[in-house]
Amino acid sequence: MPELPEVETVVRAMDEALSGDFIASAALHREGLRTPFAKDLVRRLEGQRIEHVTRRAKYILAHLKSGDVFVLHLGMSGRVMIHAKGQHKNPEKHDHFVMVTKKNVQLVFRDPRRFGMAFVVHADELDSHPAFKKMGPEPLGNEFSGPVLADALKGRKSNIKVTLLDQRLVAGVGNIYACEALFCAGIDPETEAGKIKGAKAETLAACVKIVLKKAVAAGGTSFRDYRQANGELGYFQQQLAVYDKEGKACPGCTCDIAKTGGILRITQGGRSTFYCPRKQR
DNA sequence: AGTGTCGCCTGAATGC
DNA sequence: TGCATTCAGGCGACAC
Repeated sequence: MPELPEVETVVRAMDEALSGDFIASAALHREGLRTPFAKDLVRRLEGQRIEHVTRRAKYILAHLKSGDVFVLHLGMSGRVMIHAKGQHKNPEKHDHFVMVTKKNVQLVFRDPRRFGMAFVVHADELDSHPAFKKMGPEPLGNEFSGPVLADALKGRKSNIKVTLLDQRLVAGVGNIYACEALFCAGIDPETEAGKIKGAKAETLAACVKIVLKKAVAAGGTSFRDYRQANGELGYFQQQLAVYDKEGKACPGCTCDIAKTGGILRITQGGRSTFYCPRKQR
C-alpha cells in the first residue's frame, strides 16, 4: 500500500532514471483507471523533455518542458517499474501505461486494482487542481509542526486515527504510518482528535516525521503489492511496531502476552487499526 | 463544514 | 481440489 515513503522511493528512482530525457512514446492500454484518461494525455507527453520528478503527498509529479506536469498516483496496488535500455519487458495484464524515452528507458505502470490515477495538468494550475487544492502541508517539511497540527485538530470530534488519514490536515499519511505514529507518540487511537494539543501535539507531529523518515530510509514498506521501481522490496516492514501485528508483542514489551493479548486490532472508519492498549492511552 | 458510509477493484487468504 | 466468500484500503461521491 503505497503511502508517502513508498511514493518517495519511487520518485527518487524516477528522477534518477528519467530527468533530462525525452518521452519518445507513451501508450495507454485501457480507457482509464479510477477515471477515464483524458483524450489529450498521450499527445501532451510525447516529445516532452522530463525536467525532474518530485512528490506531493502520495502523488508523483513529472515536470515537463512544456510546463505541463504528468501526475501519477499509485492508489492501492500501483507500481512503477523502470527498465534500462535492452531490458524492456512486454506489457502484462495489468500494465496500463507504458512509456519509452529517447535514451531507451522503459517505464511501466502496473495497477491490478486500478485505484491509481494518471493525468496531466499545467504547473500553473497544479495548486488549484481538485487533487491538491485542499491538501494539507507536507509532513516532512517545516510547515508541519506541533502547533500546526494542534490547530488543525482543534474542534475535531472524530478519533485521532481516522483524523490523521484526512489529507487536508496533513498530506501523505496512510493507514500503516498513522498506526505507527500513534504508537510512537503513545496515543490511544480512539482519543478525540480535538483533545490533542500542546506537548501531545508536539510529540505526535514529531512522531509522524520520525516514522516517515525511517520508512523513506528503508525504501518503504513492502506489504503486499509494493515494490521499489527496480523491483526490490522495501524493508521497513521489518521495523513496524504494531501494524499487522495483532496478538504479538510490541517493541520493548514487558507484559504477559498470554494474559493481555498483546497488540490489539480494532476497526475505525472501516479500516484496521493496530495498537498497544498499555502503551497507548 | 464536519462526519460517516459506501463503492470502486482484483488477488490473496480463508472457509466449506 | 475447487468454488465461494472475505479482506485489504486511498480516495471521491454522497447524505445528513
